[in-house]
Amino acid sequence: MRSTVCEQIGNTPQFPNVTPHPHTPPDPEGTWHDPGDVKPSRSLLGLPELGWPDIFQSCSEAMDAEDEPCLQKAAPHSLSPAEALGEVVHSSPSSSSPSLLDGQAEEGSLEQVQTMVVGEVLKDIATACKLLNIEADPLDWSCVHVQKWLLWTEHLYRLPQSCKMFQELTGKDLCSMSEEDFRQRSMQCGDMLYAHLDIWKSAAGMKEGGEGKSSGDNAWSEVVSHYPSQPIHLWQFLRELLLKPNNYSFCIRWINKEKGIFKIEDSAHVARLWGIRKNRPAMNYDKLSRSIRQYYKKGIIRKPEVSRRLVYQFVNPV
DNA sequence: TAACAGGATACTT
DNA sequence: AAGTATCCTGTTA
Repeated sequence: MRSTVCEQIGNTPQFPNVTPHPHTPPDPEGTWHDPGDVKPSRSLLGLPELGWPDIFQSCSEAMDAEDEPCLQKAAPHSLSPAEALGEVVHSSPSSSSPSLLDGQAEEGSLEQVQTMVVGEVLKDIATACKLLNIEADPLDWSCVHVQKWLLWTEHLYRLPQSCKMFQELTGKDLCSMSEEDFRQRSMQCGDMLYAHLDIWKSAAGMKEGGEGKSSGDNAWSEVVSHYPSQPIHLWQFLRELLLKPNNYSFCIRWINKEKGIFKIEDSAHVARLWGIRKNRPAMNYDKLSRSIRQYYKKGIIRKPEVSRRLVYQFVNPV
């Protein structure tokens, strides 16, 4: 039979602290149907170790570096973006302004900050949607989507693992749960998960209600424009990463953009991103590179004239 | 030792 | 059938 998911993930050389789990049952499909089975242990640092060693963390760090700082900065016990988003989405104009004494200028700049925050939150949601390949509206989530979202959120906020407590739940189920329901399923972080889900619900709500107004609408159109990418091709995915140098240049970057020559700086990381995108937990660079090589014959990607390790070239650069 | 090349086959859409 | 995903043997830097 085949090797287990954990063996394969454990084989990636980048995470010496992540020990493979010999007792993990084999996963013939290699699909991500039950993240809870994949890696139940926790590291010495107290960080949860799941099926995706530290992809989420390094991803969000990368996002944090440039244009998507909002979610990262919102530590579990500090001001959460839900509040800022909630302000804009739920409250009426008359009640949202705390001070009636500070003239228009104060109010104006406060609003500016709020819309900025909303924009950042929506961008983060869009990025997460793209990375996880899920809808932005929690109501549309299947059980698998719910698990993906949980994994993502737990890694983002360094929360202990509680996916198992939310198995068999669809997005609709999740949305209909109260904060108390969340706490019952997860004593430690149910409230955090509830609050975070509330952000997503609010963001989705902005689409229907006209509450989002100007900036919200712009941000939302950016969100929706991102996720109708169902069957994505590997070459498209690579190009997507290359077009977001702020986020991904540490793992893949152009050597010569005009000629379409690029270098994979962190093969294991790119492979894991691809695995997340395609819902293939056992993806690695060996298999990803095999798929790239299939492009040689098709004339989509090739090796540059002077062949170098981890350097490829799009045959038709944009 | 990791990257590379490509054949064979299974799987998903 | 197209596009991988997986597995494999052998080669190269």
